[in-house]
Amino acid sequence: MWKDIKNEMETELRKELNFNIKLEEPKIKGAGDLAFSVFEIAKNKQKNPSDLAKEISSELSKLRFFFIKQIAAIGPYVNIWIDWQKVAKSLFNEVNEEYLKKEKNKVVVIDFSSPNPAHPFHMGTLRSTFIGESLARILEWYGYNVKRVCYINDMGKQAMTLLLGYTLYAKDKTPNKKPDVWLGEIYKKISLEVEENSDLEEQVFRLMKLYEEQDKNTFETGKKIFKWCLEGFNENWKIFDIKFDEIIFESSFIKDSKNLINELEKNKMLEDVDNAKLLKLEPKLPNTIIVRKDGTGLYLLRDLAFALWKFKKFKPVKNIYVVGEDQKLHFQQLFYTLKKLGYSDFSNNCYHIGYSLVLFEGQKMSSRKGTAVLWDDVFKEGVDKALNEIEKRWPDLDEKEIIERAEKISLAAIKYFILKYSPEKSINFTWENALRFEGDTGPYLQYTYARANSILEKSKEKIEKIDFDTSILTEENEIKLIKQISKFSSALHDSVINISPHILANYAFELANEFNSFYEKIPVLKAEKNERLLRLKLIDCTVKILKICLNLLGIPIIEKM
RNA sequence: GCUCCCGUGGUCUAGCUUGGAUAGGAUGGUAGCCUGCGGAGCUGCAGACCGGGGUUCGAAUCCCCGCGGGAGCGCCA
Repeated sequence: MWKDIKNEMETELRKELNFNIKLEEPKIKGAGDLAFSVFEIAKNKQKNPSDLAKEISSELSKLRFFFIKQIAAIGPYVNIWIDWQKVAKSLFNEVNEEYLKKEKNKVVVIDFSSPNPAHPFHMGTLRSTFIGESLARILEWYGYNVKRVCYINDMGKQAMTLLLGYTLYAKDKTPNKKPDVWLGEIYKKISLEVEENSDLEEQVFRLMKLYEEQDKNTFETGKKIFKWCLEGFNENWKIFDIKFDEIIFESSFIKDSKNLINELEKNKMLEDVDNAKLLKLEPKLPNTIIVRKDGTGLYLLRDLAFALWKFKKFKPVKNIYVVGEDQKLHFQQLFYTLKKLGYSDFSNNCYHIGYSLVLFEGQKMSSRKGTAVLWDDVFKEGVDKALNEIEKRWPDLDEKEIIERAEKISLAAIKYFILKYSPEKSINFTWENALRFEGDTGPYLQYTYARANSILEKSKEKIEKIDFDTSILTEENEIKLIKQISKFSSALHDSVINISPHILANYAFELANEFNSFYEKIPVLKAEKNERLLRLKLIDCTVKILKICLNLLGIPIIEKM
């Protein structure tokens, strides 16, 4: 709604003034809802800016715009006041479950989460997982046909190190706890030994070759333990309410990779160096080895094959990877190679959303050294903390309900903590920050939703089919809330354009903020009938939008908190 | 050595793409608000654009040079 008003107004102004106008929100109070400065026009016409602003304002005031209440100059600015009573009326009709769906049926592929089999979910994996799923939901809401893809690296050095560890320490044993965690412990042990002992490292490379050649014994044992990993990962994805369209192993592309080497050779993009194969990308990007001297392929080779598979299967308009920014060069090389192979259009629509590190107490985490903070531990800690709070507030609640709420609150705290930052910022994880329940947090959003919802429940009045008289909307807090509700369209749009959920996360918090101020000052259930119904409708809209936002962020809703 | 990213009150962060009025918010600090629709809340107060040049009528935003932090740079992923 907000976006429509702005666009419409900008178009009109362009017509009237014959100048490209960019409207923005005034930064000072009492200066209306939209404004633009006239410096450039003044310069062009050799006029004094303040005089010109007055002139333009009075010219524009003669025209009639449906949503505009007043246009007036303040210094060199033309300021526009919106008629929120009229906007409210349209807004009430607009806000529903299908609000704002566009871009029908175009396919977007999002590759995210993609945990390494050697590591249970830690805070780094979570960043990819939460950003990816939220993006998927946002793009879906916008109308795209989203394909969620998870890629399991079962051929790399880490995976083979794990396989070696399993065969040395735990051969034929089965996990006695959450399997990914069980295997993670094995990995931690073996990787330290491999680092010290070059014989062991050689064994890892030997396994790599055997696995790529699909040697029966090696391949079957590998598949067995990687399937266990998936069982563990699935438990997490279930908690996060994530369902992938494709969970695909790197080893599915062994054959395609061989063909790809031929194609690269044909395009004269390879060079033999010391028996290994070098992919030539200079001068644009650094060259890189793509096949080892023992003949086994590297990650980039299989990732190329994987990308082409996605291209052929889905024909996506966007192909998005949510992967750490440390792999930025890798993706540049990947996209550039695709272009050189003749997949220019596809390559131009590939995006790497590279997020920065998650630090722990200011330090880099390392799975190998065991300093990574695991999801399972963080979640548990969050649940305990939430349990305390709930028991204080709701002593009579039965245990099942308490635990269910505590889990939702813990999840909300952690998810929002990760999603609210723009991806290029590194996050400093501390127990205190990540599990906070006050201020700019997930639980605050849940709490706001619950108290808003509780008013609606108490009222029991039907407000669906009323033709509201919005002329009695006069309180400042009412207007501010309407304004914020109307901005949902902008927030969603910006999140889609920038491929980043943090914009929506921030919007949701601001909406909750506006609502809580409204809640504090404006009586609803005790107001006179007309005001009461109108305010209930306002709350109804808030609840609907907040619900959409929480859902798009993947934060569970709690009806009573 | 080269390339990329980041630098905003004590701490964390939005704004930077597309320059515009008194830089928005959180947290911590501080002073208040529960006979009231849920105090996981609300309302005051104090506190910030890394430094130096440049472009411009105008720079947190664009350009250059520094400084600080992070990431990457042929057989890890």
